[in-house]
Amino acid sequence: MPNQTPVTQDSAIIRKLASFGALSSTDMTVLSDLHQRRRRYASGREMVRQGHRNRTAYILADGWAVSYILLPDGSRQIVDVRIPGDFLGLGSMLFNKSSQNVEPITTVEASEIQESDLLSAFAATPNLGRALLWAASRDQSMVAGRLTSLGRRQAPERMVHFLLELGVRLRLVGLADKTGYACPLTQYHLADLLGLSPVHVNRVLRDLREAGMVTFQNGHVAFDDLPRMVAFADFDREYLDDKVPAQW
Amino acid sequence: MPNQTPVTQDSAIIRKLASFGALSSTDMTVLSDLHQRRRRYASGREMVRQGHRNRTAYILADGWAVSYILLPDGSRQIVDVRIPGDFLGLGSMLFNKSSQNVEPITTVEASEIQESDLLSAFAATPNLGRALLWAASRDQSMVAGRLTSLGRRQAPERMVHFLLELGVRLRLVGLADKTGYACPLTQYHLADLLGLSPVHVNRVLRDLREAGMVTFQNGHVAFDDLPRMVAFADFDREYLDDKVPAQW
DNA sequence: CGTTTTATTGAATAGCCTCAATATCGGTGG
DNA sequence: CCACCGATATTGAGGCTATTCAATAAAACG
Repeated sequence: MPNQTPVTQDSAIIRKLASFGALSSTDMTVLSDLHQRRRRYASGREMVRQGHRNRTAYILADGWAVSYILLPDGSRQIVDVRIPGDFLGLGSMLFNKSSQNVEPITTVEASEIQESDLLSAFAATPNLGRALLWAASRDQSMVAGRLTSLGRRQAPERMVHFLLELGVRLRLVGLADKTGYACPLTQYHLADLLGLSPVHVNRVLRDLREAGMVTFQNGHVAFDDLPRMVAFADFDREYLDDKVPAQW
Repeated sequence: MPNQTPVTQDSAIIRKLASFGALSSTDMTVLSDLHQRRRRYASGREMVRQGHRNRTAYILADGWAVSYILLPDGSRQIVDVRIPGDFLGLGSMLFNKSSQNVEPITTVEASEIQESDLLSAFAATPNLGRALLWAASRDQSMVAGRLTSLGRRQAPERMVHFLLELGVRLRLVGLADKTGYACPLTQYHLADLLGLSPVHVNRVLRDLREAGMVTFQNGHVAFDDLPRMVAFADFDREYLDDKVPAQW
């Protein structure tokens, strides 16, 4: 019965999918059933490992994780930040080996999903399959957006753009409002995410703070001047709002 | 009967999918049927436009295209190069609006696919749906790979890595061999693809050529020293080879 | 052939990085 | 409860990578 005070408790994915269209009660039931094998994962311990065979996926119920690619020189690129309501490791179901690592950055609560369960869920309600495919495509288009940021935006714009995008995603699951959100990412995470050095991340954040635009401090992101952020980073307000599943 | 001299003629997608596992004759028939509405598109004319409603996808039979995101300052980021055998605009089937543009860079032959046709194809042979999902995931993991390149590799490594990756993809459809491949991309395309300026692309290519590693000239990519390229760019030989659909 | 793309090279500059040092925070054990 | 220690954050200095501006050459195209 997902009806507790913290909105994140396993209903995150339901909330997310529902915000884009009606989920039938069947959809919700099937979705809840996927949440059987709920487990807890400690921060820092990889859940999915690059190059390893692993045919399970997860639904993130609580906590944050990052998926990343490791280069042999030791550097890494974080491909995506995963927040409550997101799927983890869907790719490893399709391939023999995962091409990315997934590591919790806080204590994480997630439900293990076996391929067979997912397939039968799809069979039970095609609508749900469509919704999940939509969510996956949305994730993909966000990665393309980040690629664009890395390729064609300067560090400060890149930073603001990311912080806004994350805000939109968090709002979908009730973890952010117009003033900002709690954020467990460190400056090192931001560096690996945005293709910068930690030192430069620090300077950029200081400049943005002093400019009165956005404050990233003490595990909290505060939008000091949202309109200016949007203009500065050229953030498409429709960015994710509009990515509603077709036909809904 | 796709059995002409140029291997690319509409059989590219069959060849690609088949190279990763047996396609039943039913699969092949259904796949061929999707190739009904074959059309020709002139280079430079957008096939899919960012922010536009468009519920059709395409299978690229012949020619090359790029999908890209346009920024308001006029710069652009090419997200992916699409070659024969690839799908185009799958994302626009799921969303109301496409988030990317697709533009042919040569004259292109492609088959229009309506959503309904695709769905019935999936219904007819689930195996095919799985194969296409696999192909889509493979594309996605390549974008993640490029993100990693932009974030964490220097321009020369980035360049070599991309040229190798493209070579692997082209080999799958018989358009490349160990010595290199024909490539209609300009240095401007490479710049928009790799997040560099055209000027720097030019210098990097010259350096690589003079170093005897790879020659990009006159619409042709020549691997002058493949082993050295692989080592230099730290290219994972299993990169795509290993991304075989699970259970095949 | 002229005209427009595409490629090429030089010079100066800007953005971001590395190295290095110090400060602060958060947790842990005595 | 405090001292300590590792992780995180902060700032300066100098250097390297890649950019912009600018000019010219060479192809591609109609």
